[in-house]
Amino acid sequence: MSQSKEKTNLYTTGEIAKLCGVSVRTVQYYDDRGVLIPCTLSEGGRRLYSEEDLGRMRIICFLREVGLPINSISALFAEEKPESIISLLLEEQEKTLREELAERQAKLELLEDIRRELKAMEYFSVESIGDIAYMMKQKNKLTKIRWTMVLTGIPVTVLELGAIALGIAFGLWWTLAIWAAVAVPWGIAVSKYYFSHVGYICPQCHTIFKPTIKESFWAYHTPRMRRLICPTCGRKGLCVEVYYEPLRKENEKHD
Amino acid sequence: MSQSKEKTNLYTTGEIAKLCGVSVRTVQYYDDRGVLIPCTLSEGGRRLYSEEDLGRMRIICFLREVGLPINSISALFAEEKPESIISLLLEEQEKTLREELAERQAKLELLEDIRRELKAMEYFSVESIGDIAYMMKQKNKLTKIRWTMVLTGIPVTVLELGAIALGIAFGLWWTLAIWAAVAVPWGIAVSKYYFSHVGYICPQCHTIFKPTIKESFWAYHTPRMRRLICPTCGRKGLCVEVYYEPLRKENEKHD
DNA sequence: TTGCTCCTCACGTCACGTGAGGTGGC
DNA sequence: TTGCTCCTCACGTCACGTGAGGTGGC
Repeated sequence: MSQSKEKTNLYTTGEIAKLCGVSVRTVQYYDDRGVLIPCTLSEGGRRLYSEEDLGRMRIICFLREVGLPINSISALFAEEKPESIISLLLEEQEKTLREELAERQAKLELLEDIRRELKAMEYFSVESIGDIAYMMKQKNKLTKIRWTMVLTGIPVTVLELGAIALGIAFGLWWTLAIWAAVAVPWGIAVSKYYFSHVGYICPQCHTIFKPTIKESFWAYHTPRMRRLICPTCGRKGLCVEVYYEPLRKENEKHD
Repeated sequence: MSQSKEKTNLYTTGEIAKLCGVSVRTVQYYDDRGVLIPCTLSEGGRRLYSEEDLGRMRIICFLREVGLPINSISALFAEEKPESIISLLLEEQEKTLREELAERQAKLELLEDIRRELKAMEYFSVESIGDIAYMMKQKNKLTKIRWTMVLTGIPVTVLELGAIALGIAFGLWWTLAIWAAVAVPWGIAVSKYYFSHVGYICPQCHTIFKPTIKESFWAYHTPRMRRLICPTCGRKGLCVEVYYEPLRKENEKHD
């Protein structure tokens, strides 16, 4: 954009740089890349820019501020009808920026999860990061298994409530016996299923192990952890529960 | 993280890569950078990784996922007490990510402003980008000037309302004469001030010009534009109003 | 003549991707 | 023996920053 009062004087590299808030090197680089070639050179080979060049530089700097790559800017100026593609370029750039935003956002959330987990640990080492990584990755699977348990539990609970209701209302307490006949095998089956799909991470030696069902069943636990003895290092203490697939054949490759 | 059932077998580069979801080249690169050096080499010079190496690789990959640079990861492992600096590293990384987010956000907003302005233009060229850039940069200054006008107008308006009130209540209509005696010079002063601080961008030749006050004052206008004749190219039409400093001496440098 | 500006190489950045040309291992 | 994997260079990426060593221009 020229200022109407200005004469058609020439600018040096440094002047252009200062006027546009960039380094001299940047101005030189734009010449190398061919986006902004000075209209003249001095006798000594110094770059001289016209008013028009300054306007173009201002446009380039503005487009660079929104993150448009130099190639795109060059392409824009190279076009006979720049107006036709400018909207497309800007639209693409907007998409790119949104993707980059989403990416950082995801990283940030992951980072916050890690920091939260680390804070929650009574003691941790670098290997704990590996444990956390494993936990995060298998989190969905674990949640799924827990939901499966809850859902299969619903009919059993309904049966129980029905039996109690019949007992209270009509004294038909034998219905509770039916409930028990269903509930006990269900409980055993569900426990087997559950414990065959989970493992525990030892916070000391960082191995994942599968205790026996008996051991698991009676151990003190919270929703996320269980007090167990690690078979590898012998440590007894709270271990985080994670999804861990049923044992496979020895020679089978894990993906 | 090792799996307790696994024997201490060795992994090849490709296996490590597959298990961690990265390329072979990445595994090799981590060796070059010294973050993950294979525990042994085969007779033929191929990299062989232990179970422990795999665990370390998993940690590295997880930390890379949150964007930690390899230098930081190296530093982390090099520390005798990694736990002491891990929280700091993660905190720093969180800051970095937040900064990057803010940066993209700013670019995105700028981009949306450009696209909105371009859409609003009845016809545009590449140079219109320069006009928009100028508008955006001077937007704050223009807003400030407009507010200044509004604020100095308040006492005048109060005076007017007071005069009218006195006129209605007590028939003291001469107070309106006092108001007029203040309001007219105020209007002239304010107009002068205002028009000396704004300019208009010609959408055809992209120069900024300052019309005479008389010309400006009576021209058709909207809150953002005014119908004027460009002194450079002679075009008559709506021109966007922008902040434009009062004329300075010819030899004075503009920053 | 003295500062200051500007010039041209040319390397460095960051985490790999992508060949090229050659070999190990089942 | 044949595929397949893996090896080591080594260049390319992106927009400059940062010297080095030399010169133009007031």
